[in-house]
Amino acid sequence: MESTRNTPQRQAILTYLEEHKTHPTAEEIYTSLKKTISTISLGTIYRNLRLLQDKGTIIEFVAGTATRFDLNTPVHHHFICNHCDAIIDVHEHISVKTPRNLNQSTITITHAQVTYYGLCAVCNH
Amino acid sequence: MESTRNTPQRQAILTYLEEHKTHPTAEEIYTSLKKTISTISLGTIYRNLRLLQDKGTIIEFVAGTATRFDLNTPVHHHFICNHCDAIIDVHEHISVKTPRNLNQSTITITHAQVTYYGLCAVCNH
DNA sequence: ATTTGTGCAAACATTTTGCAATTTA
DNA sequence: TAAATTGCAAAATGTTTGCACAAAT
Repeated sequence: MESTRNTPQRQAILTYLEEHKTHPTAEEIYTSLKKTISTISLGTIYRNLRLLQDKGTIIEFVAGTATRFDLNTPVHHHFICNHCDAIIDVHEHISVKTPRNLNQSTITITHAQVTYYGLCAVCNH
Repeated sequence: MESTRNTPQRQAILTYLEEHKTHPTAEEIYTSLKKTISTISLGTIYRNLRLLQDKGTIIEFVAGTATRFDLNTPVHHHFICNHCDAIIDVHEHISVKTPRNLNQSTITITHAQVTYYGLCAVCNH
């Protein structure tokens, strides 16, 4: 792949992620976009999500059992509710020390990602 | 399910996880156990892995594309190689502050899990 | 024109499940 | 002997891919 094009489908996926900070699944994106682009296919969703990932535009992560997608805003963290899998973004900078067993010249750490677990406001009763 | 039993299959899975700290996949466990328990089925592996998870005996996590399992030793962290998906355990205690947007009386944080990303010694050339 | 991207359907990989038979407590 | 568990096979899920056609550069 030499260059990439900006197709309506690809643009729609990006716009969707910009307007929905809910970390949607591929299926959720598909269902929603199908309302306006009725011919869009799930294969196209997956292909574009992968392409956008490879470009670094979006990130993929796993919460509970589902694979979810998010715009790749600079490194951020997540809170995941143990009970309902709700996700809350953490954009605050979290510093984590390098543990002794990774502190070797042969290992390069590019970044660290923190996932907090607990009960969200709704489930915390 | 009222009580749980200790079947040879279930015990073998646990023993396998105790003796192999390699975070195996369900398939890897299956392939290995089949050598000694030739009739064991993949369904049984999955059923037991889920049961052991529900009991809190083991944990499941995703590294790269594969779902992996590990004995639930007290909270620990992982290093995942961006290139080969190798996993290194971090048992050292890592303290992480509570970010402002989660610091509410309505949210309970039970624990935080850090995943380091980078290049392992083998891929770091 | 050439390359990239799409829709569709089939293929795949992984995980779950129904059921009859078996095992454990 | 009653409930839990197994093996097997089929089904369900989630994701990828081949191909012919369409769109963009």
